[in-house]
Amino acid sequence: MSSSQIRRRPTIHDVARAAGVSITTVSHTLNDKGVVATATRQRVRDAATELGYSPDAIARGLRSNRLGVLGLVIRPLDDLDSYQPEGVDYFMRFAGAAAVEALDRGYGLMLVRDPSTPDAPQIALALDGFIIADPVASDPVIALLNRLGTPLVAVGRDIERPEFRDWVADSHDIGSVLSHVQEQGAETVALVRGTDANAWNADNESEYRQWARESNQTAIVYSKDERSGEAGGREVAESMLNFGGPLPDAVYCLTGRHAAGLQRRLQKAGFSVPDQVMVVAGSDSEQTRNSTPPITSVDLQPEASAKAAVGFLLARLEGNENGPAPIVENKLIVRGSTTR
Amino acid sequence: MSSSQIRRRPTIHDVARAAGVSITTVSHTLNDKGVVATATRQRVRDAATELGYSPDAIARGLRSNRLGVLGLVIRPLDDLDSYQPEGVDYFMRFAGAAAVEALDRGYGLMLVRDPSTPDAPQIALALDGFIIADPVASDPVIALLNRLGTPLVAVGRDIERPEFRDWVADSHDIGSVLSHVQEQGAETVALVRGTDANAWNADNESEYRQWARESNQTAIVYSKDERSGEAGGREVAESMLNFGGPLPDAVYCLTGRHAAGLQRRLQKAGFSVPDQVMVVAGSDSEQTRNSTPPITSVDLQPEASAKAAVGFLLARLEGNENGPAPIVENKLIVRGSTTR
DNA sequence: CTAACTGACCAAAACGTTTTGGTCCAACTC
DNA sequence: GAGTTGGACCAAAACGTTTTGGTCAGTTAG
Repeated sequence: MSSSQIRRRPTIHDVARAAGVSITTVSHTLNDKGVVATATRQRVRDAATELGYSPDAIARGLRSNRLGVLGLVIRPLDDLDSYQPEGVDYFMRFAGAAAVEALDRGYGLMLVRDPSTPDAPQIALALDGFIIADPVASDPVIALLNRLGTPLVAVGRDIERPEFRDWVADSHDIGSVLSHVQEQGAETVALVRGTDANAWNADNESEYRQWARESNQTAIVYSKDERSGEAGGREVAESMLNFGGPLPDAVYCLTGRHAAGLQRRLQKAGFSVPDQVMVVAGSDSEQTRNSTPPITSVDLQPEASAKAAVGFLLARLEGNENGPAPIVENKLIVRGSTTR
Repeated sequence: MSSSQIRRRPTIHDVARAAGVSITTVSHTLNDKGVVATATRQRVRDAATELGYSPDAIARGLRSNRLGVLGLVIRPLDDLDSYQPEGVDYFMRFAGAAAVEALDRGYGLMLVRDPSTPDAPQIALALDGFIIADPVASDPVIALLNRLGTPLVAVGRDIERPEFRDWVADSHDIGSVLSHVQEQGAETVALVRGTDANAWNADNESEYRQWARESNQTAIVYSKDERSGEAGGREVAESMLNFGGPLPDAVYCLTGRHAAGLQRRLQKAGFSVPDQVMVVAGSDSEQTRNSTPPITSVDLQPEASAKAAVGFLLARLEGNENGPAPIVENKLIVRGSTTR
């Protein structure tokens, strides 16, 4: 206990001395690089384990420009002034799964905020690669990283950057949602989208409009700020009620919180779900699972997306440029809000 | 666009050349270290911004043994089998809040797995400090880090390591829970605890028993495996019903999932909550928020704990050894399950 | 007038690796 | 037997900083 309390980690020099070779030989042995005689190799290995040597990641990073850490930028979280993820479990699940997957593949994962801002930690620029979840239009983070030559992979596309291809897509077949409610007897379906300028909103709206055209429906689209949460859903419901005409047979809200608020408000106005109006959410969350009745939702499978994004990025980092961008299959979870 | 696509980041040498000084002077200027003439200082600053220079965190880390990154080890997550994120949002919120707080203070935060295992990323050993959330008894991670001399801070104590003091506590004043239900008219209160041998269960039980003694109640304690979830709560409710005697006026379940299952079962048996029996949870969660009626719970404030842990660790890192371990005040969130 | 100090600056060492460009010797090739 | 090959190893450079230990004027103290 009293002996040199702060004991230096053994370095490659210590191993070299112990094995009676040069540090070059140690490095080559441990990295399977050069040609080293089998006996020597063994001697070095023994010395290394004996001393409890493990290479210093920083020194290695300096020399070989490879830190072993990935950066994760969750774009919607850059905006939130007060970080209140309560009920927004998509990103937390994504981050957790990404961290675990990175760890399983021998990398660390660092959550960083927009590294293009000056107060971002310096280390961000030294990371091996980045995952950008839900990039905004013409995302400056993508621009910065491209300029630096840092490999990156997005989850969801940058709608203003069509030439950028390295993004993990989800199957987002709104078709399965719409055909499900049709099967259950709904004819007119309204869409409630968010206001962020991202692919999620844009693509869902355009696919919805196409579906409406094809099935001879009038498209009904409401836009409401994602951050408004359940209150926002309530307000949309009130617009629908005030509109005077008949309610649509089903309402498809892209966020779970809008869906929950909207459903509750419609019920309060005397409409029964799912008999008079069905409700579907485009993103499963705490609110959809726990509403009464529980709300049918699309499970975006954050764990699968995270895994795919990490794998895709690492493939790039480790040289196999060839892999195509992965597509994660969404899954429709049918619940009481749409089953008559 | 066609010009040298991969352009090297400017180094301290480039700045020195541009300003016509030595790299020493640049370093001193940028770190406010040595004595540099005001004019020179300005010239260096200008050159640095002109070139868009920012120091390489890795090189700096190598030289000064300070990476600017904190490690976060969430112990329950090391055990992947029991990693059930759905409905367990405490740790994800904790991790997110810790990352944001670290970023706000100029550090990065890396989520790592048990760094004492051989497959952990090397970089883990180079981090500046660690936060260990919910250490296990005699935690080997704490042992390893202490051996390496790496500063660390825990959230929750290591029950087998009484001499270890650097942990963030929560106020866990079960008293406020009990006096709240008393104010609402409850006289007899039962406790439902978990079976894990940790401080959380042990401390709550002993405080509950003391309260029972002081208010002349018979202590009623049920133990149920934490992992049994809502089903476990249901089973506890059934034991209560089968017992034959009158139900307690209130039931305090330490986990939110037990509380939700128990409440639902009691309601199904015809008891009204809160009029005939109140339900309280010791840990707020998705289930407590979304039960009908919503269940009064103790909010463990993961955001506040994370902030406290980061602050505590940084105080240690930056030299002010003096600070006492912080205590995070829990907050009782009163909901329908206890308001008559 | 000399010694000591101070302000302004710099060259070089150090941090712990990986990689480059060797040397040396034994074993082949012609 | 001269030339070539290749196995086994190593010294030194390089990565981009921070820090140490200077030098060199100019100024002040004795």
